[in-house]
Amino acid sequence: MKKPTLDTLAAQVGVSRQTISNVLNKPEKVSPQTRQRVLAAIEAAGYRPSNAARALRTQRTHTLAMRLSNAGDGINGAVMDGFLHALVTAAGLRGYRITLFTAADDSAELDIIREFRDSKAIDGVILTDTHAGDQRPNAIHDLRLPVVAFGRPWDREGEHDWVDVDGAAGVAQATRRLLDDGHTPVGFIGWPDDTGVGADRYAGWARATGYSADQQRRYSTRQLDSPVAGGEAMAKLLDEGVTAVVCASDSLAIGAFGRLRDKGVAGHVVGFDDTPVARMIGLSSLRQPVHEVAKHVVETLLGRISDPEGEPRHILLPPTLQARTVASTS
Amino acid sequence: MKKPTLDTLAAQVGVSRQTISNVLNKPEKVSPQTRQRVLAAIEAAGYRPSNAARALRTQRTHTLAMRLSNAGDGINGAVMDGFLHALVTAAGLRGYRITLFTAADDSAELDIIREFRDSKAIDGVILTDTHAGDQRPNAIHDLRLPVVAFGRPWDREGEHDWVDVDGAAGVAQATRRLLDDGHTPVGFIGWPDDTGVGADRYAGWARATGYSADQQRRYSTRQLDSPVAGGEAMAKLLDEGVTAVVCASDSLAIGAFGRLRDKGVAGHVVGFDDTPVARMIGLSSLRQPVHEVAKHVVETLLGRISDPEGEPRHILLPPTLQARTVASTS
DNA sequence: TTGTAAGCGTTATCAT
DNA sequence: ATGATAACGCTTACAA
Repeated sequence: MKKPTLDTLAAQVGVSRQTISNVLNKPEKVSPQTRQRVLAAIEAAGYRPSNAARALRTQRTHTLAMRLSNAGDGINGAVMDGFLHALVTAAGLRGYRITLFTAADDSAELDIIREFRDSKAIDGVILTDTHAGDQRPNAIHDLRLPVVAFGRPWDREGEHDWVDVDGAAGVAQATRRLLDDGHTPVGFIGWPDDTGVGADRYAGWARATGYSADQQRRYSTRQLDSPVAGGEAMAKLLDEGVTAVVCASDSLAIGAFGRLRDKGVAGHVVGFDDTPVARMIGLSSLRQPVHEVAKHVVETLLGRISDPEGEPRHILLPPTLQARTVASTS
Repeated sequence: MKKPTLDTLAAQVGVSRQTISNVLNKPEKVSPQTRQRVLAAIEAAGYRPSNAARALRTQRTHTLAMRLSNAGDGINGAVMDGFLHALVTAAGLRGYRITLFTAADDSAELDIIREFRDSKAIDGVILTDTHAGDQRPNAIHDLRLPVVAFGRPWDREGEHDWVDVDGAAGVAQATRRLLDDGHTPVGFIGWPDDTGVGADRYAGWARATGYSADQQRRYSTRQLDSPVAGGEAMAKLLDEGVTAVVCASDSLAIGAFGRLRDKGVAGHVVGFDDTPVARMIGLSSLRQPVHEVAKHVVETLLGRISDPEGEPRHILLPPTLQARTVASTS
């Protein structure tokens, strides 16, 4: 009835415990016949190696840590939700587990990561919500702890690994789509953000439209991230003759969308992140390929764990446009 | 530069490694003076006990496992999102970590849990999304693995620990609130669910209104969980003279809310779960106290870990009504 | 109060 | 191809 161990199993089969360990870790070093015998015994006894013992011996925990970003304003959380699910699945496929932690700010996050490292609790770290001036990647790198970020470093070039979504490419794609559909001019509603995600998305619109500096000013606005702000922005752009816009977020897009409907204007709004809300109200939106991101994050991190000194990897993935039939005139 | 261990520290301080271990685990067994000396050395060296070694010795991992439920239809996911965050925080405060896994169905979940148990990877399990006929609690109990469920067992009485939200009480509260505000009759839009969550919420409405069986039929409907269905249900109830409704979900409520607005009727809709969408459009909703639930889940589970044979604990917490000023006529 | 010894369950190294 | 031996770093007796 008690848990079998290497020793008890070895006694039963009549081999040394080392042989059993070899069957599990280096099957080629053991003869096919005894391998069969051992495997059968393992199966019969339901034997599984002890995690703790293995970790103590190998100095590998097969565990990765990630901070659960500050809970649910929810609207953006949808992306992280999908990412987390994909991440856990991808890691699980490679025999790794994800343990979570929460932290009030970046410095608290670093404290926790340092403690994890010192107590040898994890093999690597996944970073999210990177921002300009982010100290974390370098700090963790200095701890000699493998790390990969979901998100580019927005100031200097990163000497650490990262995977990110190419917001500019996504916005450009959506913008071209609207132009091809005959909408003109195509506007943009973004954030007052000069360095990070917001600037990146704005750049995609500017590139795709090829508008002059003057046109860019007329056909775009920068707002705080809320539906109300999105609605006001849409009102302003309507005055400029803009009926089709790409937005930096679903939150803004929802407001713009509502304003269009209220005014009875036939236009088109594209949001960003393809949140549940967007799906629910039939809003077109740019979907981040969280599944792909998660796979690359895991592969990159495991690669870094097995080769701490290798060249840094940077991966940029395009979002995909979820085009929906929008009943913009109710 | 290398990681300090008990031995290296002991050598530095000039005591046996045992003394250091005692300082950490049974401080009262060591003299105040040497304790100070040791603590200073620990601080200076940045020493932390190795997780793996400690786990191997004590047979406790300080790790709890939870399945990340199948990703994001999103609308409901908001509750789980908040719960997960609160859970990780509550567990962290007690020195426990949460590791996640994903599974296609209940039986796959059990397989993974079994493997965790066999490899001594976890101390306990948190179960969510319990449903009628749920095999998991008993199965895990049979594995002699501490388990607590977020969600009642909906068929038989549970001999396992659980924490749940009292949906009936919440709906009753919201219903009384609408009645007090002068709305009459107050309707209910729920799910075709005879045994579980849906029936529970329905019961709260029936209790608070005191309607006859006939009235209950006229003033309530049961729909699949979608905004469209909610809108259709609202249309039907409007014909019966119902302008105020409580809904079993925000999803239904959003549809009902939209229908009210489209018809230009001044009424009131209350949803369930207080999702981001509800907050965004100004919809009143019943909020599950996920923070409290998480705290109780952790306390209960840790209690069960330290006392496997104790009496089963059942905790029921009321949701709170988030009343919002609804501009139901645009 | 402090030190000594044993063992938790593995895997790596070295012999056979 | 297989087996014996020695860690991995800690905690819980028990002895001094």
